[in-house]
Amino acid sequence: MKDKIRKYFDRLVILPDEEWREMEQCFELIEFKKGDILLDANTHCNFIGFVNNGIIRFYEIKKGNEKVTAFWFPNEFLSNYRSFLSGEKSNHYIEALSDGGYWKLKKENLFKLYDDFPVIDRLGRKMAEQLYLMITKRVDNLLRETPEERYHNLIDKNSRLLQEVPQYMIASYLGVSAETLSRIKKRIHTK
Amino acid sequence: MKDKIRKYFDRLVILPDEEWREMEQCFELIEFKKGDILLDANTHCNFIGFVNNGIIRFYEIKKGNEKVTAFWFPNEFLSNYRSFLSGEKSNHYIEALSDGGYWKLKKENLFKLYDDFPVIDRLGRKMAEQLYLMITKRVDNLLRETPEERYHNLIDKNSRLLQEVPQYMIASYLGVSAETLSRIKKRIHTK
DNA sequence: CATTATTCTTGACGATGGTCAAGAAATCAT
DNA sequence: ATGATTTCTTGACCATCGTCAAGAATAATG
Repeated sequence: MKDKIRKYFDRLVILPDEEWREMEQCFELIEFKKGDILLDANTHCNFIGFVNNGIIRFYEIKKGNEKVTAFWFPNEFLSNYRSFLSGEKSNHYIEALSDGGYWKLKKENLFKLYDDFPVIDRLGRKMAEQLYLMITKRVDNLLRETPEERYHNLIDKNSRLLQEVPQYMIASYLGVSAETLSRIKKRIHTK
Repeated sequence: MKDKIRKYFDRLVILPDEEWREMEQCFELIEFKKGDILLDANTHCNFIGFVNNGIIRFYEIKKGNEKVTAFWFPNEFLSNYRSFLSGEKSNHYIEALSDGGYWKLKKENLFKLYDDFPVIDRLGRKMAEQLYLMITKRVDNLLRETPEERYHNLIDKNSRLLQEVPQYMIASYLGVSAETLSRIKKRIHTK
């Protein structure tokens, strides 16, 4: 069951069996239903997780409407990593868009693992580095491409999103209004 | 001379003297003149650095004009960290906006230090985490605030920038054209 | 199947900011 | 100081996108 987590980690460091056994015990499967709030706004995020199954979104409410920052699918890292690191409260909600489950690792346990096992500390470095790379790519995407280019990128890389997530959430994720996304689609299909 | 680097590190981990002595030796002071290119575009960034003195900018050329991504001042971290981590070529230039110098630590040396000293591996984690936090703040700033709000933030936090950097570079950093920044200033001052 | 709720599309309009162009102001070099 | 270069300002115009509103299409519920 937890094999996929280990696979994720194995791409980052060589994690010996002993360390993995220690680590493995700290993961707890949390099951959720569509619509469940996995992390409330105004809360400190004290865990990281890995999606086992289901779709999850990460969003905030700004001036009355929702701004979607991320979607998460199986085998992806799940957290408000910013709140996790800084200790500040999250502005964002984490919400299940379908039934599913995720593997939860609490901050206190991870920090204990960091202290006890240098290789896990290194794993933490690698994770932070990966997340840094991911966010820089996202920034590039948002700042240097037009909404239409962003839409093309999205359907190339993640067609599942389009099938399983309401379009207005995708619009928000792309940084445009629902109406604009609708017009973008029209523009593309009449070409 | 290198004390400020250690101070920077001391805020992240407790770095014993022995480790610091090893690390210290790896830093080399690179002096530069205004206009010098410290990292060329289309190059892999194989170092991190800390500004000793001077002002530096980080920018790319997109469709013929410059997009400024960051400015760096003394005691700040200096790198194309994305290229550094991913091994990909940088799209960005690092350019000196004044005479000055920075402490350079080569990737190969840092990686050796990571392997030899767990506490430095942890320091690497902390650095990656800090940089992650910085970039998320920057993204928030760019995506969720108006250009005028961004300008206000900037003059509050970094008045030195306004005094020492041409306005068109600041405009680019704020994500607007030079003309728009000029109009923003006018709007503010006639209030 | 019928009803209700949700999501998507389309049009009209306005606000914002980009581009182009020209001139003013400031800075730099000889 | 003076001429040259760089930087900043201002106006005119245009393109893009957001908002509001109304209706169409789709999905959910009993």
